[in-house]
Amino acid sequence: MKIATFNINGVKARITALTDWLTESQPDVALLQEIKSVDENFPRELFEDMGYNVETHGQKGFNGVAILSKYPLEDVIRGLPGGEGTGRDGADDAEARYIEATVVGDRAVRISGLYLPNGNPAPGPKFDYKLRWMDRLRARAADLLAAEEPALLAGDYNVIPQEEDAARPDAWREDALFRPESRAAFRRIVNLGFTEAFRARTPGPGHFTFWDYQAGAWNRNDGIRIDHFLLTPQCADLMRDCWIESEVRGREKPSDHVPVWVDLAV
DNA sequence: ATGGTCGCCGAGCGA
Repeated sequence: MKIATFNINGVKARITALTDWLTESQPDVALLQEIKSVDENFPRELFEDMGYNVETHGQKGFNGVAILSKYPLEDVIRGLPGGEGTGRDGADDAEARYIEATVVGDRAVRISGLYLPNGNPAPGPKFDYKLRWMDRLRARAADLLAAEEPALLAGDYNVIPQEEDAARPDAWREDALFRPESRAAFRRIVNLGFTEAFRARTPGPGHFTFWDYQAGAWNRNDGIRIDHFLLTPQCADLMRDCWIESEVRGREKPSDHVPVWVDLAV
């Protein structure tokens, strides 16, 4: 089972790039972030016609997450548990940044797609919100670990874990994506007992998942690695591979992020 | 040093 995470930066603007990618790369499951669409306007029929089951958790203008799956999806949760605001459809999150479901293949895998708050400018209220959101994510991650079943949490974490995950770490030193508090909060989640899938397979610098639209970042390979997969031990046992599909960034009308993949022996 | 780019929508905000 091949599972990808992809921050698409607007589903409407990415129809061609997204359907081309799905056709060529054939993920069994795609976790999408920043759909920037309400559920009613998400082009679900387009993906259903390609053989995907579709679950969305959208909002107007910003954020929004979705799951496309060739296998059935069950027990969908919209919104990160423990939220501070009142979202739509009973979700307790004012911002649509989290969706979770069980993929029913030969074996069930619990999957979470997340779009973690950016947190800039830092310090400030947006940074505080990011750190509180990460606390809540840690609580949910701990619950998933306790189930002792194959589960993963994937998406745009908006965290650069290490120096080697930025082409120019000094340029990010004061940024919410690289501040010590953000990196520590990320480590606190990983250190509960998760496997950070990409780093379990590929050490060393020069591996990025995001290149800014500005200042020719892609052409200069001035990137950062902020899209991650965290696997429970039972899920890590199943991992065959994990890779970044960086060439997608060089295509027509691309997102500023690229897909990251895991292949599970399921 | 500044602005440099996108996408949401149709003015700025968020990234």
